[in-house]
Amino acid sequence: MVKPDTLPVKERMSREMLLPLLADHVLQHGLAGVSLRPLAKAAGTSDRMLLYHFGSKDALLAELLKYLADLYAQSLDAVFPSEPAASRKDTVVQVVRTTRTPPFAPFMRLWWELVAGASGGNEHYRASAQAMMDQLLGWLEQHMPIDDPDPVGGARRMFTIIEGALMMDAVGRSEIADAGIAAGEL
Amino acid sequence: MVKPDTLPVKERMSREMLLPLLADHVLQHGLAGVSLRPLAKAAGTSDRMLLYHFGSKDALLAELLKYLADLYAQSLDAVFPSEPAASRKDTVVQVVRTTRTPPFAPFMRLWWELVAGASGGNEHYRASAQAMMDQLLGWLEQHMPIDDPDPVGGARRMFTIIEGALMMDAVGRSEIADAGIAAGEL
DNA sequence: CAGCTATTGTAGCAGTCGCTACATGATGCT
DNA sequence: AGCATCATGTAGCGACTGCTACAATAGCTG
Repeated sequence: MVKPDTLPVKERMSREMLLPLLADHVLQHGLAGVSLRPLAKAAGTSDRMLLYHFGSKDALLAELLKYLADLYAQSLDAVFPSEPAASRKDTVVQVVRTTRTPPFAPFMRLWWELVAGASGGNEHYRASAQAMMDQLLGWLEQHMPIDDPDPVGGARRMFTIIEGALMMDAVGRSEIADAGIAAGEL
Repeated sequence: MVKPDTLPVKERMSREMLLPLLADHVLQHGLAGVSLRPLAKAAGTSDRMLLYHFGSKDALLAELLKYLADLYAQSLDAVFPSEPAASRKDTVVQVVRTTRTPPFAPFMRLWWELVAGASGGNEHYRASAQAMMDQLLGWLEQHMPIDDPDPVGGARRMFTIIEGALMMDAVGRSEIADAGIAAGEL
């Protein structure tokens, strides 16, 4: 349909043009019950063509998860500020507050679907979840307070607390995490 | 259609006899893609009868989730010791270590499916997840070190860290949580 | 025993699933 | 121009989904 160009491999072009549309659909409708026909419709094509381009639903999902992990990595620096924070607690509070805003809701839903899939043994889900996790942990390490006595361990401490807080947001018990963060230093 | 009752109602009996078998199947095979016919087979009956007893798949799942939350509550005291721990960190390490053992794996998988479902807006999932959460938090509060300066806030702090650690277990990054817990006091 | 209601089996409906066979159009190379 | 490869549409397969219509049984009450 859309004329690519004369140079690089048409097949790959098509995949790369489809992935953002597929990712949009997955972010809006979730990953759990996704099926080819609605997915194709959202991308303006047919299930027939999705299988033609990706080979199988499994392969499509694997590629899509990689794409989503990359997408997440790219958006991290755009969303979070670049200067180091004043304290561990300030950083944690800021990250949690940002992640709670509505634009993040689809990403968080996807995140927990990845965790559930990983917990159930799905390797693609696990790999994608690990990629996203490492991304955020890396960001934390690079934005620790400059005078922090243990930046590596501290980042991991903060990361653990952040993930716990996000889980409680997911089930509607944010106040438990807020109290936990507020209770003493980190 | 279904007669209200006249006596101790056979209908209820049947449901209560089915629920443990259904719960077993869900713990073994996950909650995400569960369907009536395999579920019925695991319980030694037919999809026809599951719908007869529960009315609809949705109603069955709602009841099953309640049952699972109760099951979890009952097993908590059996699994964890009853005497207060020496320190916050000791308790956290002990809970995390216990929850990492293989017998807990099916429950953890179910747990993350509940979180994912809750994050996606499923009220039944959210309610069941909250019930389980409150159970563990209650246990923590009752088993704080006797000299703890802030038992309520401390329990929430510990709970947040525990849940973060369990998430990292799910995606195969336990060492991050371990380092986070080890880095300083809680 | 008759009659009623609770329970259960059989069969099937309409829909969706991932996937494929086949044919056709489009494109590019020689 | 002729041919070959790529791209795409149509149609459908067999399996599975939740659910239901219908009929037969089982067990109790009168």
